[in-house]
Amino acid sequence: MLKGKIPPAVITRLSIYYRVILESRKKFLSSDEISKLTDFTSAQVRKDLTYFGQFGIPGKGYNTDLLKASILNILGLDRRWNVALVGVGNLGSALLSYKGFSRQGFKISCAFDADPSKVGTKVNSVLIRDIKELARAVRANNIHIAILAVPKDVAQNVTDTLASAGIKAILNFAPVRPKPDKSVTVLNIDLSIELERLAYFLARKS
Amino acid sequence: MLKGKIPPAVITRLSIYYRVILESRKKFLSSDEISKLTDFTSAQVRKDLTYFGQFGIPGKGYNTDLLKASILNILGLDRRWNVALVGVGNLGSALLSYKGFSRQGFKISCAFDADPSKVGTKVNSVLIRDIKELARAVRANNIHIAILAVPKDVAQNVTDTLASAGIKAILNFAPVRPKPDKSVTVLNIDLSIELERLAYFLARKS
DNA sequence: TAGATTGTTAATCGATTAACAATC
DNA sequence: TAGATTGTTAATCGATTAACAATC
Repeated sequence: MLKGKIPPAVITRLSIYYRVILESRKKFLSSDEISKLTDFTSAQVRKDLTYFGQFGIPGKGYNTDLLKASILNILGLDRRWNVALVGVGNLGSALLSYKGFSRQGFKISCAFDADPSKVGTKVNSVLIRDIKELARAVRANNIHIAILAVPKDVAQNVTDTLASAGIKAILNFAPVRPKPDKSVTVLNIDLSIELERLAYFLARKS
Repeated sequence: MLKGKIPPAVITRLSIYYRVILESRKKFLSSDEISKLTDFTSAQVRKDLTYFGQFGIPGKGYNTDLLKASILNILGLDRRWNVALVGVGNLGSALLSYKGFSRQGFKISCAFDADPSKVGTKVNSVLIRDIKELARAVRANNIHIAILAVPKDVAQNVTDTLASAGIKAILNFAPVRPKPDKSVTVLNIDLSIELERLAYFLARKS
């Protein structure tokens, strides 16, 4: 089913295909129709899908029920993932209340902070624990993914703690790129860098 | 100074180089030292920089004061950019209070929402205006960049409004990819898609 | 069958890496 | 000068696109 190396961008596109298929509510979609809905080329749609199998019917297109189920399975979204939030500041609190996550099998079930005045309180009905409890709570609650929203000077430290607690996937919002143990996947979302990219585009234009 | 087409990833790396140079506090850094600080190769560091000019001294390395000033200039960060936030929900409020932005010449000076109960209140001392005022306020306040944190079903609409108000750069957090007028640059930050990428990595590992 | 669209191979395009002459 | 490191060219690697035979 799985052929050779898969370009990382393919995975992002699969998520996008899934969304537009879901919204279209049609029984069949051709690669050309998916292309129009996403602005990727139809060749790319077909190529991306064939990395994982043959889901289409020549002359007809793709059965969207099959395709939806297949993409969910490929992305590992046919199960629940427990998520911990580390760092309950402004951004962390917003992420804790963010509705978009729960939609696709993600559940933020634990939150941690170092500030004693926050520990013991609840945000969006999630109890905030002391960060010292992290390793124990990660194991006890079967946490798979950590969202890191801590100040930049402690990001590396917390990353190491998460790794030694057995976490294999981290979504990092701190404006540093922690160097993880090689068994750990870190995705960095750096808000300032994105704004800087926009500034670059603007500066070039004018 | 500017040679041919520049791969988009170069711009992101420039932001990262800037940060590590700033933190190192050294007078000179070689491409090899920058490589060690960032985990990019030294060849890539040199190549990225020569897209924009010659900043180094053979046998010696890069004068960090010159390099910092040059990168700021390349990225267009040697000036101030006015930013508007559209959509003051959980995420929007957090972005409005986010300290990281102001550091690099970005200032969120306007915020908009459609909810009458929010209009007229302040978050982080920024007045929340009615979204109907958008076009006028964007012009009056010389806004360059919009951060979009609205529900997905209005994202396209607001994007169009922003475009017709003259905005050329949008950082979009809504979980759809608005199709912008071609004069407008949109960068999409999609939190659910990032979590889905992590789920994919985890599913492959186990 | 005729028409449409897939799956896949080959061609193209673009970005990264290696190597080294030029230079401080 | 000898040693170090840049800037740049050429080689490699990887991802996207085009084209079309296979197939429903």
